[in-house]
Amino acid sequence: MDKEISNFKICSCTVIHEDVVTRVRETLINENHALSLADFFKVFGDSTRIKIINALFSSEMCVCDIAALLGMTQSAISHQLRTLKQARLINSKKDGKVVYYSLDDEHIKEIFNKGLTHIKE
Amino acid sequence: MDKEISNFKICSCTVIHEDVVTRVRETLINENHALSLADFFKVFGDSTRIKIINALFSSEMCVCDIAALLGMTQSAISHQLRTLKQARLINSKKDGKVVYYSLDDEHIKEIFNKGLTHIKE
DNA sequence: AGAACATATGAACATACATTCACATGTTCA
DNA sequence: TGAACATGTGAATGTATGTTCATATGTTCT
Repeated sequence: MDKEISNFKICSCTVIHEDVVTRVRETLINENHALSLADFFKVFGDSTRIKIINALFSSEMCVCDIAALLGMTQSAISHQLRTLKQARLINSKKDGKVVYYSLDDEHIKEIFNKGLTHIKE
Repeated sequence: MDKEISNFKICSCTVIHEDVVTRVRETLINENHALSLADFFKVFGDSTRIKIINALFSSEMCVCDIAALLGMTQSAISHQLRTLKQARLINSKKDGKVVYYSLDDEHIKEIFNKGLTHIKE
């Protein structure tokens, strides 16, 4: 509602530092990139997926192994692996009935470890 | 239900690689760390917070400035800043009525940029 | 003190999402 | 071919969460 009144009242408050806002706006990430990036980090935002990612640091594994390791159902793990794969965090390779999952790249490990450093400090 | 039957049937499927599971279990992240880490990344998992973090790369800003910059209400921004602060991603400093928010450390920038690299590849 | 204003916050609401359940798919092996 | 089994998946459900709205708090200035 306030938005319609003037350019100087966008929300309930006045823009205090117009020069700063103008300058920052030029370097601001665009909407699509912000959404993609949020979606990417969202994948790390669940403890089950964190454990799966961490487990795959040590070895590639099949769905049953991961389910057993984490004490969860095959279905729950399968759903999460799908999420991880869609975000290109993991790869899969099929061998008969069994599907082996592994980390996509070292990149993921770096992000994981930087997060770990932050929470431990 | 299957869990009660035997150690070899934890979910609906049999553990295929018992040696792998046993070995990986030893290096597995513990429950509390997994939860903390997930909570930490969860904070990056929203496009509004992504934009706020990105904006603070350029300059510290007050709540009104950020609200104006992103075209959102002061209340919505204030709620998100609280989330960011609780996760220790940002700091605040008060100057009269105005509260200035800034990034906590360069660390956050690194994680952000690594994520950006991933989605752009 | 009282008006103006920047910020914080609690409740409500709508939406997103993790897990479960039931079942489908696809492969192996007898 | 049919039984056994690893995996995938859609619907349902409970819970988490982002935004809005109304209002509270705290500071400045007259």
